[in-house]
Amino acid sequence: MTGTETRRERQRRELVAEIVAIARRQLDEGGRAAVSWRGIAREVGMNPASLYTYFPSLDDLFTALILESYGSLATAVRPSADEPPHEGVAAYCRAYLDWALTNPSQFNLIWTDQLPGYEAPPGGPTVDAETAVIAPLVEVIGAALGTEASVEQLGSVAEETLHRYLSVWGTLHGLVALLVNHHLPFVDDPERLVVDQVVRSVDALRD
Amino acid sequence: MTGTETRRERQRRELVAEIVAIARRQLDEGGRAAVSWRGIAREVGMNPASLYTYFPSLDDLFTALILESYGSLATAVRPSADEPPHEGVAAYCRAYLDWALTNPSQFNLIWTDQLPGYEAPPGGPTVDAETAVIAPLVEVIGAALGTEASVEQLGSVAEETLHRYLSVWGTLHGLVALLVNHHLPFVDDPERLVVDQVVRSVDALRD
DNA sequence: CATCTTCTCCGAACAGTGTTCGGATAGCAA
DNA sequence: TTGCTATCCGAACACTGTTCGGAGAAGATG
Repeated sequence: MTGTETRRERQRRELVAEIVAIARRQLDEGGRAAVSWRGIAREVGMNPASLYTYFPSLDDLFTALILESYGSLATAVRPSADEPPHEGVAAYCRAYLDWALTNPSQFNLIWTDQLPGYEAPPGGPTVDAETAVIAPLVEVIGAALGTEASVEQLGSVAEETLHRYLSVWGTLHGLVALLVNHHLPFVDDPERLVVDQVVRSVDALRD
Repeated sequence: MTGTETRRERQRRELVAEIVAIARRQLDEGGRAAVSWRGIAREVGMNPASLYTYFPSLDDLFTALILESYGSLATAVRPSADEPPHEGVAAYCRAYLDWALTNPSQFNLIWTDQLPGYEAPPGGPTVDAETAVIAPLVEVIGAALGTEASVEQLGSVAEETLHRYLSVWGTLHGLVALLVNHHLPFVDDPERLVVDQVVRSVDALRD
């Protein structure tokens, strides 16, 4: 019986979800600085000290927020089954860009370090979450090139091949990052810029 | 006579420079959260309230910091006269990457928005500072293609041409951003990754 | 049922932050 | 020397994250 859940366990699970949801809304509305321990406590109607029952510190709440954002992005870029395979790269680019423009604070939270010198633990959950975001991209690139690539194979492939796949991701990520952070205000059609140029960079991978 | 500078003016200029220098060191050592108004006041041996004589608020100190970082990067990527012209793109990539890896906090401060919804004023100094960083890149790309491009011409050129130049910047910026923020820990030689792939993306611009 | 343990929650407190205000003092121009 | 202004300080305000001790409820054990 896995369905046996005591009353306290259910309330705990619901409250944790509510705390994360409030924090995510605060993040979306006012950036990282707007996520406040005491502000969350006020919204859930509890004493600030009581929140330590659910998260050891504010940083732990942020890691939960990071993991949730990774999952949200991974879901957004997951290819739909009814999509034409040769449109895979373009579809991935559109999903990546749209998610970033819709959730700019989460985008920067995921990809930009806040503490200098911090490195994610090698076996940690953030690397898995990041892999879930990148794996679909590797597959659609492989499909576009007709080579059936997967993210696991990429670990034992020639360095040049790895670098070429990374350059595609770099092009996509770089353009999206510049767009999200308002460094290309003169671009009229961001989607066309990103899709066309990334598709072109994939085509350039053929020898 | 422009050299006439009263004693107060000199002290003010020196103190402003000292404040910015301390803030930059705090930023480099502990990230944005480590830049503290009261901490600066302690270091210069003054009351926190006295600093408001020199900066209206902490945000204004950060804009000064941003402008200084832009200038530092612009100086780093400025091509040296004795460099072979056909190596221009590679040299720019190396400078961009080295500066970013040496000053990760400043890199993220410049390129990543901290407040959602904030947009730089159109005629503001940050756009000029950003232009000073990008102009050399446009020139070395033009030199590599043999078309003598400049950043002023880029405003009135075909959209497709503009997008192709932006894709080069996007590739460079994206790879560097991923490297700076520890998202490519498995890459052995970051410099080769960045230089080779960006040079390849420039070569792919030829029809 | 009663007992015992663990979880939950609170109030108070501590150290820290950015910022404002009133007043004292020094530099500078008239 | 007389004014004006820039500078600087101390005190205060409204916040922040975090720790601690205690009170009470929930769950498990007898």
